[in-house]
Amino acid sequence: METAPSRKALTHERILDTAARAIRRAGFHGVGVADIMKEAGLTHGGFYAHFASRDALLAEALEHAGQQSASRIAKGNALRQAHGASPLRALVEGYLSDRHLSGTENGCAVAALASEMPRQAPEVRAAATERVRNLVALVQRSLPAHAETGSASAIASQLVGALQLARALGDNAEGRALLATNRRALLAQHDVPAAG
Amino acid sequence: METAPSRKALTHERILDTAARAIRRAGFHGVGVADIMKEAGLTHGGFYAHFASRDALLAEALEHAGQQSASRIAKGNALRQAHGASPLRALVEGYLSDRHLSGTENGCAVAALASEMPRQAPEVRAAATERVRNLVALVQRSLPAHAETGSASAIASQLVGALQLARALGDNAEGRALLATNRRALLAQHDVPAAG
DNA sequence: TGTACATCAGTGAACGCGCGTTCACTGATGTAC
DNA sequence: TGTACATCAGTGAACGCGCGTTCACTGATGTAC
Repeated sequence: METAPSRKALTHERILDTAARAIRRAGFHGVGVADIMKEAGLTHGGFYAHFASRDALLAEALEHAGQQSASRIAKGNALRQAHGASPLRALVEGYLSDRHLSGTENGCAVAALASEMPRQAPEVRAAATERVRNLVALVQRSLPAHAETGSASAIASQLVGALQLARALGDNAEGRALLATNRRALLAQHDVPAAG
Repeated sequence: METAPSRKALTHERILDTAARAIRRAGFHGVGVADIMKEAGLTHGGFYAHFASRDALLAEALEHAGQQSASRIAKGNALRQAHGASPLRALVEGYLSDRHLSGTENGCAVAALASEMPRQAPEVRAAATERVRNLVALVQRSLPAHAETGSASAIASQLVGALQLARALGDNAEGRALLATNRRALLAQHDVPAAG
């Protein structure tokens, strides 16, 4: 029997949701416990009834962010494929879109946090490793069955790198141009041209 | 007339050198003013005789790190080309080497810091943008003159992304495998096969 | 259905600590004569 | 060459502040009878 979520479970989820967005927006170091609790509409004192420590929250929030973003990507892919794009084209055009360039807060957690990942506490690192594996697996599922072994991790690397370089250049013409170049390169290399 | 560097200028350089390594190792947020001064053999009080603020140091240190790493890359490239590698092969094999995987502290500043760059103060952001441009230009110089426009930023994206994903996976078999896959993919796509 | 009590989620003040920054001082370096 | 003084790089104590964490308490929810 499915029991209704308790009041506490709902609050827990709300904190996680807030934190998952906050870490992508501001980085692991960029937000404090009090910030997140306030943004979730609570006072900071109650935090430790929900999480053992700040790091425990970061680990849970990272996983949550990854799931959020994966389902967002899946939704975008479905829409693009309904308009005739191949699975890979749908992924590339969604991931390297101008929307994703500016939407760090709701976007891919790996792209938002990659260079900070190796410096986190063990529990956060473990969650990070898992996020990277999941991203590669997601790319793998967009490839045709006959694709070369390893294509998925090469493509995932380029996707993540391109988004990060574009964001470092800025949400402007220069950043968008780098994204567009990467879209073209990836599609020319791996995708069958769209039917004319 | 070239004047000898003053005592103060030498100290300034030593602080910068220390900071350039520290930010790559620990991230922009990962080291404090006192840490860096101590590592440079000084007390923290003297810091503000050298830099207007912590952010001013970060900006200068980022530029310094980029130059350090660029000259390191150039040296490695020269060595590999002396052994018969093409410029691009030399770059790819050096950048995506196991050595670079574990040597964050002395490696590419963009790979070490990319996802933190968009969140920095304006003066640091400006230095970061410049670092990305320089990296793309460095890749460009490794490509044959007839290379397609935009190849450089696509390759730079993959290099940076691959190194970051590998580091997130860890300095272990899994991380090294991702690097190896990316080396193979890049060389298969852009390089003439090595003469048998 | 109504009352009495136990449980428990969330509050808000307080803690110790480390950070970036300031500043009065010291001791070494270098210049003037 | 030697002495007297000015300059200046670096010292170390102190500051205000925000952080992660703790805890005694409150008020709402839910259970027992």
